[in-house]
Amino acid sequence: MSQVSGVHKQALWPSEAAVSDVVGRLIEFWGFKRNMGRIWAVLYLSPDPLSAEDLRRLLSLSSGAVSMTLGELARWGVVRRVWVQGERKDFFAAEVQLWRMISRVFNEREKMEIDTAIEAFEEALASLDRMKTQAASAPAKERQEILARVELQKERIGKLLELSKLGKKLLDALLSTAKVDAEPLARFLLGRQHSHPS
Amino acid sequence: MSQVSGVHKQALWPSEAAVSDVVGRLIEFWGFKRNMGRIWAVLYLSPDPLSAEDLRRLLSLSSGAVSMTLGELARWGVVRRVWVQGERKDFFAAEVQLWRMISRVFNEREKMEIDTAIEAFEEALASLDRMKTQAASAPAKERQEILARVELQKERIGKLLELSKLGKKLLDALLSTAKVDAEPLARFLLGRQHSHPS
DNA sequence: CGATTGTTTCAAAATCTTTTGAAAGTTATG
DNA sequence: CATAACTTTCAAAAGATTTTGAAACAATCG
Repeated sequence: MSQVSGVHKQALWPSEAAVSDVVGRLIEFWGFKRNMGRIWAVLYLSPDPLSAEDLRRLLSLSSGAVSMTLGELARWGVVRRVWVQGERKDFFAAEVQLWRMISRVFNEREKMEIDTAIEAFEEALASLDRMKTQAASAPAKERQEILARVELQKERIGKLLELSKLGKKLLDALLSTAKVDAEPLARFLLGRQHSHPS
Repeated sequence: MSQVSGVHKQALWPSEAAVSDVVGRLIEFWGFKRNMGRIWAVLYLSPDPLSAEDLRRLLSLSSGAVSMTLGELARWGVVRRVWVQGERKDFFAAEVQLWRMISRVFNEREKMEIDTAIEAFEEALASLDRMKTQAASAPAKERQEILARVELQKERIGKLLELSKLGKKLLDALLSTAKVDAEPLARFLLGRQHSHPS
């Protein structure tokens, strides 16, 4: 056994259990699997890298689940595989740079999601224009109604598009902030406080 | 039939189908049911309120599903029940103030989530302090190890706590912005652009 | 090379979520 | 107050996701 000794590795401390529980929930809330959060958290609080077997035992998971989850975490760049001197098995360590981690995930996932939405809204606007053309060849009474409806929808979809773009900007701001550090963001947020004496 | 006439109400236009589809996905991504998004979107694009029956037909859902989903949407304040002159059945209309809608949801949901997390992290820190006390009565060799581990965890959980608090601030900023309008936010985001000539 | 140890895969099982539709409940109206 | 018109509820069915564990695979060691 290469690990120093073993106050840990038998069972989780209360602090570890609690944190892996919350992180699991948070992460689930964010659309990942709960176990991804739990495993990451245990690694994050461990002084040295852990093996798949350690994790299996500490969290009572099946070996398969641990392997798959670690694979996913690695794909998200949130856990790293680590060599331990003279050990045969693989060991794993958590990415500890929280901010970098988050930005990586946001960049892949939320960005994609929002870009898809933006495209779809744009396409919907285009389809309304086609509708307008077609409306020309409809009986006058109906035409009125169609055109009014087209205008309403253009306006509302326009609003959705605008909002999505604002979201994208916010995301970009967070991401570029993240590349350096969280400070500008923090400054903006803190700046808001004093200007408003109750 | 009270509704004006009926270029709609038979089937969705392509623009409506597309938008309700994307919104459904987005909303699902944000942890709600897809049908909540689809129904809201159809209402949002409709010039006049629709009945549960209309929605059932337009989206091919069961009456039960429509009723429950409308109930949820109403609880989130995202859809309103509306009286239509001389109609017996209920009609529904979408909240069209996107920004208000979002802030309401964020305020209830994300805020709760983050507050729970913050409390849990704080409690975990407290539990580490208790651990430290207990460590006093351990054999010297183990004590060292425990204390080191406690310190490491305090630091890391501290980081998580800090991040959560930053998240809370960001959320608060978004929310208070939302109460008025999105402008300050937009200004901040746009402000970032010029200062950085490539 | 085997043999041993550890890792990945994947179909089946378990679990969790959503949807259905028929029955019970409500409310308006004659 | 009985009937008709809608709505809500809820247990069961369908559907989706996650987990399991045993078998296939890979790598290291003697």
